[in-house]
Amino acid sequence: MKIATWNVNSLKVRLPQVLQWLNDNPIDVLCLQETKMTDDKFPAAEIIAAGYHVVFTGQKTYNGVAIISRHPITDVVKNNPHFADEHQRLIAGTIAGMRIICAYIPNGQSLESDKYQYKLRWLDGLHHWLTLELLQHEKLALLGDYNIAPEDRDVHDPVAWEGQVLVSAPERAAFVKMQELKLIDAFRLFEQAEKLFSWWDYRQMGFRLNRGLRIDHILLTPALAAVCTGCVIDKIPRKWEQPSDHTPVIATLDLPVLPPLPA
DNA sequence: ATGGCGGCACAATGCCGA
Repeated sequence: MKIATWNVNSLKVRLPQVLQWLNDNPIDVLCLQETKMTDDKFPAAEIIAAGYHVVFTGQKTYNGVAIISRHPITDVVKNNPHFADEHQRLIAGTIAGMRIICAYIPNGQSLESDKYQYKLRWLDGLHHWLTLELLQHEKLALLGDYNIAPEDRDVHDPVAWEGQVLVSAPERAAFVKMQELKLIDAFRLFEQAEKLFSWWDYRQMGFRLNRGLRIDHILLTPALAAVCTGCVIDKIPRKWEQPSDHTPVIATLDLPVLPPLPA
């Protein structure tokens, strides 16, 4: 069982890459962020034709999330029931006995911005909802673009980034607060090389110079962490023509995989 | 100090992302 997250920065542009990547990789569940399209424009038919189930909630220009799955998706929730939000940033579903939550956490823009206050409120609302979801679901995974680099080792140049949005103390505290719910960063369950990131700026050869951040994460409850056998960042799609600025993160879970439903 | 790149829109410049 492999679950993954990828901020695609426009699914309209990146759909061929998503289908190519799913074809190249045995992925059971893929959470997408920044689809940037309303539901009437969502390419559900193409994804279903490729053999997947899909649920989504989107809006024009910004935000938008989706879950693509080889297995049926039930009990779908769009947005946080306990946080009024204009943005489409959250979708959850139950897949193969796991609660899968796909999140596009706000960027925050800068510490002086109203968007930063919104980010912190949004994280508070997420925490509240997570506490309730965790009461009901022993096997839960929160996958997405967190827009938080949890530690200095997740930042290419911690000195240059010190105190900036994505690494500021309040944002990191919100991440720690999720860890205090016993949600475990799958990536850090394993020994990893230095300087592994999931996002690189398009500008100034960010990717080639490996000036990146690790801001896309897969958090697991203890029941899933106990069966997690690996977590990797797949840099390959970042090397493709016209890439997203993010690249996928994949966690492998030693769980029985249901056979796919007949088409 | 600014913009760099890329995607998008009541587009032809301005916004947002991270």
